[in-house]
Amino acid sequence: MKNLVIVESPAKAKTIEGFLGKDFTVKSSFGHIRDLPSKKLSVDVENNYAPDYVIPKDKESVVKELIKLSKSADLVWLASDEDREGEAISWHLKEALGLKEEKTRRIVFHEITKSAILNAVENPRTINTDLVNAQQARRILDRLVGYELSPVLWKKVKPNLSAGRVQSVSVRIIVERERQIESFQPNSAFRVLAYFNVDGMEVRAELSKRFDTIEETRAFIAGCENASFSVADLQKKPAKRTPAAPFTTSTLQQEASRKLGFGVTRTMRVAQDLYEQGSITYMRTDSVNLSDLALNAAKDEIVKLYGAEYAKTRKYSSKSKGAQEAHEAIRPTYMDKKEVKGDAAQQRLYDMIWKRTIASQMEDAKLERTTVNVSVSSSEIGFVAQGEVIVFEGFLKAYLEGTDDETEDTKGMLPNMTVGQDLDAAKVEGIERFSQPPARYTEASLVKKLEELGIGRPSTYAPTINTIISRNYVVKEGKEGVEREYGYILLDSNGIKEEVKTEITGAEKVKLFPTDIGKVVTDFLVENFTEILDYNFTAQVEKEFDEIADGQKEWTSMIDAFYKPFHKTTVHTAENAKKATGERLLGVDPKSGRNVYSRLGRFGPMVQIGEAENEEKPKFASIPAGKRMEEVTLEEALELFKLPREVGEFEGEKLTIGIGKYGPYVRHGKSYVSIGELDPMTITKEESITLIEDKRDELKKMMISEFKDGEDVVQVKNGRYGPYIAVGKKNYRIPKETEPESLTLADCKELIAKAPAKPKRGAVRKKK
DNA sequence: CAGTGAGCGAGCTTCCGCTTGACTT
Repeated sequence: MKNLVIVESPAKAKTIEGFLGKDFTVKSSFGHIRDLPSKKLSVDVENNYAPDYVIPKDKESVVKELIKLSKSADLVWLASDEDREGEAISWHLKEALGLKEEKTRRIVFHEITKSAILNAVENPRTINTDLVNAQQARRILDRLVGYELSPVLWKKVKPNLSAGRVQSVSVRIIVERERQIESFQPNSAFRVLAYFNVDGMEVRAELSKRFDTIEETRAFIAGCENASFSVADLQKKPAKRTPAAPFTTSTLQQEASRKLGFGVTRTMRVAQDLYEQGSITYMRTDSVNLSDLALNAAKDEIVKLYGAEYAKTRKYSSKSKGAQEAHEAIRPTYMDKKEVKGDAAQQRLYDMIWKRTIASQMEDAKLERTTVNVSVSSSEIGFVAQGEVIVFEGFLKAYLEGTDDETEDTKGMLPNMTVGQDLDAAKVEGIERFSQPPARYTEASLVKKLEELGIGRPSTYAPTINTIISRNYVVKEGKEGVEREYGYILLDSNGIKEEVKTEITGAEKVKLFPTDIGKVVTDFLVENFTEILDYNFTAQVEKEFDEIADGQKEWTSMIDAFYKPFHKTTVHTAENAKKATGERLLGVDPKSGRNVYSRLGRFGPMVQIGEAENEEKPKFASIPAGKRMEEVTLEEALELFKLPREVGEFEGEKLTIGIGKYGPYVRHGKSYVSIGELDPMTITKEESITLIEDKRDELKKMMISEFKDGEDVVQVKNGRYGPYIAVGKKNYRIPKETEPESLTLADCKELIAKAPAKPKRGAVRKKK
């Protein structure tokens, strides 16, 4: 073998091999091949922050193979991405494979096209050490922050918690938004709308002023009863709309959320499938750039489908200077391929990517906006009607970007009108409208916010959200709204009618809410580690990483300047800060006269009667999930101390309701059943029995067949991962092609005998 | 699987960013 080329992704390796001919073997490193081990800090803070890199277990076989191949190659071409991380991957490869300088070439390309690859091979360079050092600084700063902050939380808040440059700011964003919503005081004002009949069309016009009070509104509408309306002014103005840029990871996640209802993890999973089948370009990118090849292909497609007047070649560039443009935007590999095979999710996502890319290369839409001012004889204030007509569709023929704003008015066409024309009002209505609190974040809108702040990377947006959810800092849930009254006045041919109507407000689809733990941790970190929780912290350190990459700054001195004061703060905080519990005094227990508190304990949110310092031991009770620690009242707290409570008997055994480690439960003899959404305070005997019977049914459904084998019981069961065989505490898999219902005892025993003797997962990890 | 919350102390937890499968029984 003459040449070994190493890229990051296996799908990319396959494509490139086709371009390079038989003298080249193309392999993939599967991303980073070395990292700091997770067990220890592995940064020598006494010795210029020397990192201790290791090859993780799951990369050992990759590295072994690459070493073997590189030994038999004349030249090794390191072709990882042209950004900070990519440069570091090349450097780690060179070190781990023991590559000699003279047989190593570093090449980069931004597009997976034959000419780009061949051009790269013609222009090799050496590894850029400054860029590598910028990556090391990034890696080590993140390790120092994460591994020194988290233990402070274990000590001051609760074990198993985590903190980091990206996740902690993400949680802060959610917490602060929730507090804005909690403290929001809505204002109300009265909108007045008039509906006119013009040539059989209804024209809706809004009064140019909103009234603060219902009295003013009432007076105005009363005046309209015998008034005449006429067109005072009419203006037409041309307007245009421009298509959105092609997709990046962030905008793809946002649009898939708005238009397809996908969560960010699902979007990335489906995009990965499309990438692996060769349908789209790489899905983790922050670039909006399209290759010349793609621009031309899009143009051809647009001319063919819509005509030449619809095509307009546009070059997009990223706003941020620091954008690491290692890839193209996300686009179809072949612009003339309008559909893909695959499941519905793949087809819908691909369709969206295709339309977005095509639209980005199309002409502006041309519109005509009409504004009509309507005067009222009874008032100085007039109405305004607005209409919008599309004169030339342009890119709208293919695609329109979605919007996060749910309240946007759609403007339609207006009939022809002339200045001075008298109008006939069918009705006039005054409606009380309330100002809206800021919107809670969805997964996708949080990604948008993080990207604006420059926090996180395309490859980490989805994992970051999963982290803050799995740490229980944030929950994804919906919320029911509450009824609210609003004033309403109607004037029509029957005269004036006034009423109080109701509407639902505050209802939410699935959104991100902070938990009590998320709030307590955020408050603690903001107070004690203000710098790191600052929204601009990442931007600040990114600037310094850029200076390291440009050779203007030495990486260890940058880390040192950060670490010295940071470390001092962690030590000081660990020694001096009070435990953060979010403690709140709820009132006094009327029975004992002792104080009642709500706070965060070692096992989560709880209520407490009495203080630990007193002679009499305090009493504790858990707050069930779904009830906010910050909202618990004295009455609710006292109720919680009534658990566990008996609700009756069933089959001769007591039914007891309690809250345990895994939430509220019904206990029946030795068996426990979770009570889920039901309220443990009010659940009845009948409901408890239903829960127990349901659980029995479910267990029955799980059981496919059962055999006696001497002492042992062999069961074929349906589990989370499909059917399996259970004997005692051990489980065995069933081959996919086997019908589990058809298994006999002999079949089961054969499968059990054939099962590979596997060491336990934990044991493997410990060996290292 | 279902009784904890103080403090003692064993040993454990933890970061971000680059990539995919392996595989849960």
